[in-house]
Amino acid sequence: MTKTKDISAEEKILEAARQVFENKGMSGARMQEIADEAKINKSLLHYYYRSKQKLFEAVFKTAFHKLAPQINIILNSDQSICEKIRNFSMNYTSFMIKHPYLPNFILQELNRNPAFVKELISTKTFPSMKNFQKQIREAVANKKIRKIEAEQLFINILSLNIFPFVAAPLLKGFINANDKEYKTVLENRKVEVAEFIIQSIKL
Amino acid sequence: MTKTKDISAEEKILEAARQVFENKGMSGARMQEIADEAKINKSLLHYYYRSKQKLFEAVFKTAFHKLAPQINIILNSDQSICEKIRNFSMNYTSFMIKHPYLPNFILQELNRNPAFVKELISTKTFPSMKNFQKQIREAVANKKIRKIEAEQLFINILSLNIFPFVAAPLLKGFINANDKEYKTVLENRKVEVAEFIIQSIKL
DNA sequence: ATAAAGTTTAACCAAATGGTTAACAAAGAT
DNA sequence: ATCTTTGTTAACCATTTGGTTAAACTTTAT
Repeated sequence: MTKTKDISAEEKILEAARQVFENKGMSGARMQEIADEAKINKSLLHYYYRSKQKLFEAVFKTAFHKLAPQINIILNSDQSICEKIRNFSMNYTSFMIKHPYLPNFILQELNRNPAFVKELISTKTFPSMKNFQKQIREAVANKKIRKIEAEQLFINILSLNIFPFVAAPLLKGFINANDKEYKTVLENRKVEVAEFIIQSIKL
Repeated sequence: MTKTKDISAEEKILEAARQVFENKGMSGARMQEIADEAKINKSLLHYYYRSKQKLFEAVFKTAFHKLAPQINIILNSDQSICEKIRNFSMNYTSFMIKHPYLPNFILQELNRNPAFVKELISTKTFPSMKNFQKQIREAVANKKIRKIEAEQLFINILSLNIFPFVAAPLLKGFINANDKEYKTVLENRKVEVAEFIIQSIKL
């Protein structure tokens, strides 16, 4: 008998919960819906994760820990500034096309509960600006790039790469694109955005 | 007797609903909480707006119609490209500092129900890309700016201006800023962002 | 003054929802 | 074999929640 049970119940729950939470958010998600999606009894949810809140936190942390390494490409790697910008724009957009609900999910829940950021910061994997700040200051001092604050540049890089996913429905409306056309627009951004940024910090 | 009732109940409800919906979203908001916030009986909510859904839609449409005119600065005004970029970055950021929850609220609910965009598009006030597209194509043809698609530039402008509000809690964490410091960062962006964009489309 | 229309409230209600319990089944341990 | 631990389920429960009803109060029209 081929058992559908190569994956444990616990894993099925986490995957189902991810799907439902990402689509509906914490308050919109229903425990019954997660159970149905995982094809198990609702009580099992409480057996493995004691409450909705706990289950949610498990999903959220998993999601966040998928994104943090991406950010670290910019903040903590020994590439040149241009390399960082090109690599990040390429990698991040590729990654997001595969997980389009992730950024919206994370931003939404952090807005709902801003204090939650504090918890994340204490994590070892939470990215720090220090190295990046040093790199930018040196590049500015050595006249490699125009004068710009590291924080502002960092925000610009994230904005240009993440926003098109968070605001996808709205932007689709504005530029009057269907799903397929919009995906093409996003594909083009993989290089477009990097050049846009590099152009703007040139001397 | 000084009556607290210069504002009608209906207006009090809408204002209270705005506050609660913007903070908690459609599914997180509670009718009782809205009633308490407006200091009226819960039944009155149903008297003026028949259901939670209807009340939500009223709030949402009001919110959206506050933003649409801002977008039209870029898309439909007879300013030069640089003027548009500078004015929009200035106005939009000023406006958002006063209504920081607006963009997140709108994006969240559009993600929850993407079909809702269709309804908005039929609105007369919904911005169209046409004029802007023409302006950019001409500027590119006349070698005023480097080659760039109008859609990509448009997305870039919105990303750089809106994302810092949508992602505020996260960005505060990354750049290690408290509320006051972050507000300064945003203030600086009013001009910083415009120059960033203009620099990147120069020939 | 009185009727009619509009506004506001307290008391209710049915459905949905997160969570618990207790019984049952499967798998290891002795 | 039997005992113990782990996994799974159906039935149940208390609370929350959006929504209704009917009565009372206020304003406006006649």
